[in-house]
Amino acid sequence: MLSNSAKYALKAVLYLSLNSNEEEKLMTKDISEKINVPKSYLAKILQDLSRHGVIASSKGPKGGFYLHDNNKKISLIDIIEVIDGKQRLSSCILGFHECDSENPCVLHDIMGGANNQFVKSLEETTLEDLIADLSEGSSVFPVD
Amino acid sequence: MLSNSAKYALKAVLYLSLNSNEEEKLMTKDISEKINVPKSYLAKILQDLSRHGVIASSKGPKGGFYLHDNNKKISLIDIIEVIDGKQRLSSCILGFHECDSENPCVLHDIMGGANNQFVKSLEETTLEDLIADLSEGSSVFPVD
DNA sequence: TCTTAAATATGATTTAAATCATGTTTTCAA
DNA sequence: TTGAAAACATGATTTAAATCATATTTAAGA
Ligand code: FES
Ligand code: FES
Repeated sequence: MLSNSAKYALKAVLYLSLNSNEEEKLMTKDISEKINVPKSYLAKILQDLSRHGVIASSKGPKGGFYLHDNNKKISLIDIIEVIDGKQRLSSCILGFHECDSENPCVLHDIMGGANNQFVKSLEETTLEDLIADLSEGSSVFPVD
Repeated sequence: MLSNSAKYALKAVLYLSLNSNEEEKLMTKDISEKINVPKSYLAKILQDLSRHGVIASSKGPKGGFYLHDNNKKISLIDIIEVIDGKQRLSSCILGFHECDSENPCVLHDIMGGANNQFVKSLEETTLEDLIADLSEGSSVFPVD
């Protein structure tokens, strides 16, 4: 469904959204230790996200990764698509085409359209929304 | 979510349930062509399923794979677990532990518990149920 | 200006999944 | 009783994802 890389990206961006801003940037090393993802692997992912404008970065001493406020208005699907592309998420669970309620495979009903539903939620949910959930304590941010 | 192998297994067993019985066994080659899965890869999967009693087989000329009636009463999860094991399906989408509504990760709500729901459906749905769906024409059996 | 700390770019290595290949055993039928 | 047709068992190869490593660029600060 989601690649490992995409999961890592979500965790990293979420961590950034909670712990960084223009004045307090974070280095790859710090993030990787906190969210428990191999450092140089995460580096590659962060650079990808940065190149696509999903997160911000600056080089040199005192540099690092951080989020602008408008970065927090981004929806989750945008993070995922940078890493996994558009195809992966919307494909049928039996993998024969795009998941499509008009032309459901034999497992589609069992999924209860969960596939489509999930994608829709990813489109509609922003980082800010998640942050709100977390501060309400209604969910937990996993690091392991 | 599901491995490729598990998808192949589902397709193959479903194909068997529609096209085989004690008198009409099917060879790997025939199945693989019909459901569009590499022959020797599928062979390995079918042998796995057979060894675990999910499907039946007989060797030699006129041999092949087939399903007994009671094989059709098996639930989908049993097919999947032979191939993927028990862990994979029930793990959190962020992959940090078992998906658990009592201890939801930050994406769990967005999933709408779809993870758990899906597993539950797989436990409750038998091959016979799928066959019924297909004959009603309410869903389609994908081969590509 | 020079050193150093950071991201960036690029490519190599490792690992696991998917796929291929081939010899062995069983059983049918002539 | 024997040849061929099938599953069965095992291992090799390929491929893609995950991971590691390292040289380059940029910018802060002494
Ligand atoms: S069409 Fe297969 S899961 Fe939707
Ligand atoms: S706990 Fe993460 S998806 Fe359920």
